[in-house]
Amino acid sequence: MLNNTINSEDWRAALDESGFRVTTVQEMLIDIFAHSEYPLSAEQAWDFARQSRPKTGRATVYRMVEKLESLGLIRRVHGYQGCSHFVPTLPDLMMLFICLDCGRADCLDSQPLADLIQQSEHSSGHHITDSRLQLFGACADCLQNA
Amino acid sequence: MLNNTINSEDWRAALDESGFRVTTVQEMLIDIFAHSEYPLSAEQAWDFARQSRPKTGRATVYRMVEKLESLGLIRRVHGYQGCSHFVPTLPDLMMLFICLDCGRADCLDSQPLADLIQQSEHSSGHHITDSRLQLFGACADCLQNA
DNA sequence: GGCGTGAATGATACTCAGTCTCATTTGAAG
DNA sequence: CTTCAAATGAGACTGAGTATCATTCACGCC
Repeated sequence: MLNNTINSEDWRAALDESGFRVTTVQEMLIDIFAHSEYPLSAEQAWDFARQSRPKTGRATVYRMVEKLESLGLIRRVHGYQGCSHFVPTLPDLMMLFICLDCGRADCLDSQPLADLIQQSEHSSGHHITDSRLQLFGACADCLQNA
Repeated sequence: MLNNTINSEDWRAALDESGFRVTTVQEMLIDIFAHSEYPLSAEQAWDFARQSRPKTGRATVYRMVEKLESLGLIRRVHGYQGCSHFVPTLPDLMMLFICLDCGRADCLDSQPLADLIQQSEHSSGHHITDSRLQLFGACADCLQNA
């Protein structure tokens, strides 16, 4: 991520608290997701996992992705072609920027969006419980190096 | 769609203009997408197509979805599980609401979002070229009937 | 109204991400 | 150390989406 750091210890603790056993395989997967600069698919995470631990099973990775997502620790990224990539969830993350050039993800301040959503709720009469805002374009770094 | 109507004639014209041959199969598929109240996957559209024309091929439907998407006439909906459903694109559509109860899609006024995006562009330094805002919750109708 | 041509189509084989199953392994608690 | 449920890995399976290719169709030309 461009603008933030993830503490994998926190993730470990979150898994622990939620009653799951935290294994060495899981710790490895936590590190992979927590430290990636780019949105990762389960398949990509599996590739990384097998680099340091060749016998890692595919199902294990998919199970872990599901677990991390259900705990809200990672979040699905909706790209142009598909939506099978994940990024670590930052506190109150609501706006996600994806650089179409270098692929990196960046999280932006979400308060204005929260306000906007509340406003829409009023004018439409719907009850809004969740939102996904994704922005696409060129990140500041890529603009500079162009 | 809850709040709008699509003119399938316009779609026909758009296909025509872009140099594609407009066949009867395509007209049928246009109608299917243009008049659906719900986001449709290619597979679902295929089912509908075969109801009125049993020999319709799967590849034909996928090709048409691709064509309609590339022309900007339909737009991918990003749901919780996947993103293989499509809705007709309305002029300047930027905010899409999906009812988690009945599944219908509704388009909301997008101007406030445009303002928000411009603001984010300034504060982050990124150049934003596209956006996807999706809201989830319960629509006004479902709230009333609950 | 018939042709001729290339684009569109349909049948089908294929791919590959993601799921399911089940026998084996692991690790926390006693 | 033993127990036992949870986690794992291997591999079969599924199904959405793609690729291929012979056939059909729509349109321009006569």
